[in-house]
Amino acid sequence: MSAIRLLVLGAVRMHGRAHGYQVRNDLEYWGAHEWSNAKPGSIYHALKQMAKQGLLLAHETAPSTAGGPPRTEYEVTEAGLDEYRALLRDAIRSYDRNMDVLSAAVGFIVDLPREEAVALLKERIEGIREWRDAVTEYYTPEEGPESLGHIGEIMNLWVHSADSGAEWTRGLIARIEGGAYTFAGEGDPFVGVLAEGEENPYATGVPDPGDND
Amino acid sequence: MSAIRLLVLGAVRMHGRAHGYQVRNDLEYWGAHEWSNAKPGSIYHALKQMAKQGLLLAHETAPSTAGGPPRTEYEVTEAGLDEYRALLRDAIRSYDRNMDVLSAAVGFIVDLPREEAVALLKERIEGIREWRDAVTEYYTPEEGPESLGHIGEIMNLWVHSADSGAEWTRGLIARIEGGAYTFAGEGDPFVGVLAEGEENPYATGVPDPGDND
DNA sequence: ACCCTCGTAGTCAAACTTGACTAGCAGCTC
DNA sequence: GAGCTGCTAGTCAAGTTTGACTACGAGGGT
Repeated sequence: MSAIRLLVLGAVRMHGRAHGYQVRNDLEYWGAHEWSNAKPGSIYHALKQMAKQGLLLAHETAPSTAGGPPRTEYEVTEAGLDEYRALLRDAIRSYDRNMDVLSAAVGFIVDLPREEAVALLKERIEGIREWRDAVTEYYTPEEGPESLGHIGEIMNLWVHSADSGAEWTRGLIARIEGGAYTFAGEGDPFVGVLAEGEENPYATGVPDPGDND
Repeated sequence: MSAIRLLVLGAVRMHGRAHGYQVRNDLEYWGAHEWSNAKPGSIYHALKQMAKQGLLLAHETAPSTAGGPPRTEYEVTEAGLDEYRALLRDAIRSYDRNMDVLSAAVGFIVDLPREEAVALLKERIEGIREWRDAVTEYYTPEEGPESLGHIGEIMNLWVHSADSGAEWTRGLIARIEGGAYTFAGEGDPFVGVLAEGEENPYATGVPDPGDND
């Protein structure tokens, strides 16, 4: 599963009501185009698809107030909210070798109660441990790891990266348990969206982090 | 770019001439279905697509010798070999936040001369360093990193993972420079494909590494 | 008045991916 | 010798992703 649905649902929800271009701008503001497949086509596709599936409610709105073609505004439905929370919990809990889903989830993690966030992150660590054990066993033939030749380096890479992921997760748990950030029900939430008309401070004029996909 | 083209080209090349099912088996043998999108549909699609583009030559072959429908065998063309080498070099050299392309490339790295492998890996480290610098600067606003709130954790995750990737790369360079593995032009290469009729020792009966994508 | 550029908002075809499905043959059992 | 299972080999429709493209209007210059 890609991160696009979680990102789009989360962005629309933070606005209450948003059109595609606004979502697109938020995601750029968050740098999501750097670490996920948040491109215009994907965003508009996800909006339409989720509207068709009843996760979003589409309002055909009047022509833009700021030039350009008319735009459609979306709102998250009850079902959409359920889906959002399910995706969010799942993204935090389960170890996926692609970091985009996790990155998106970290962006929304404060939407959960602090205790739940910590619990999910601990589940994550446990999942990494299980995955690591299974992989090392799977890739350790009877004749010893040498019989794999350089292929063993692939396993080495995964295990290295799993360990690194676990370490980062432990660090995050420590910071959250230490009182960092403002979680659900703890007062004014951190606002990470661009208001109508507000300009994106990261949009341009900044050295490009070298997109070498 | 996904890893599928590199994987398929590499697998066909190792056989000299292979049909889709053979490629599919090799990729399972390598565990590629665990860490890349190497599913039947993708493999057959890639084969057809690359045949259409002249990277592979398709032979319409007689019905299978072992039951089942007739099969098409493929061979890598000159252009396909160029493409293979370009993909391989690029995958080793450039830092991509998805590990599947790199994993595939590690599987084929011994296809290059030892010196070139090391040189490409050093380029990779340099690329990681540049990417890291750009990202940390991009995500360090004037008001200090605290103004990002929990969003800063996303950057933290990337940087952590970049550092881990660099560390793994340095380790691999050290092992290669220390004489590990057999590279191009150094004698009998390591053979990592299944011959016709050979059974896949990892195919079944092994604990599944828990696919929680 | 006219043109040019820039930002806004979104569409589209082509390519790729996914997961379920089909169909043929071998060997076994009953 | 009929039916069943399991392996071989691949197809297909539905969904997703990509990157290039379109169209509209504001504002500035001339």
